[in-house]
Amino acid sequence: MRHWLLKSEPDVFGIDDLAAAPRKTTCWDGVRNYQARNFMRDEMKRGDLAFFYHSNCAEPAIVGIVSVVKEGYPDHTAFDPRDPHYDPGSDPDAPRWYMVDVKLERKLKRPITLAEMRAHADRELAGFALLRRGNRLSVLPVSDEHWRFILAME
DNA sequence: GCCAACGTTGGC
DNA sequence: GCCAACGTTGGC
Repeated sequence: MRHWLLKSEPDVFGIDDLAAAPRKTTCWDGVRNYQARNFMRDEMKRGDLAFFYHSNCAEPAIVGIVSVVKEGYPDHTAFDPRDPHYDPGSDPDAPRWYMVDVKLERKLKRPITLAEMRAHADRELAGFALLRRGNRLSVLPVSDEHWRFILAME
C-alpha cells in the first residue's frame, strides 16, 4: 500500500467540506497536470491512504487522512464546456484527464503545518516533495518513512 | 527543437 | 497583494 498527499484550497474545498459530503466521499476532479494525472490514473490503488493538505491559505497544513475508494477513471468535468475545468482537448473517446474517489478516514487531532514540517526538511523529512522549493504538484507520493514521521508529529 | 511570453500555483 | 517557480503555448 502506498501513501500520497492531495492538495486542496480550503476556500474551494476544505476538509470540512469533505466531512459534510455524502458518505464523506468525493471525486478528486479538476487536476490538470500530467504528472499528477499519471499518479491518479496509473498508481493510486484502492486502499491507499493520502494526507489531505490545505494549500494557498493562511496556514498551509496537513489536516486529515483519506483513503482511495475508487481507482483512476476519466474526469468528466473536462468534457463539460460550462465547467471551469473544461478542456476541449479531452473527449470521452480519448480522455486526457483522470481522477480517483477518496473518502475521509479522519481529521487529524491538530493540523501539521507546513512550517512545522519544514523544520525537519534537512533531517527526517529530507527529500519530501512537498518541501521542495517551488513545488506545484497537487498529487504527490509520500514515502512510508515520511508518512510515519508526520503521523508521529500529530 | 528552441525559447520568450504567458498563465497558474502557492507561500509569504 | 506580491512575486518566484514552474508548466504550457506558439512563433520561428
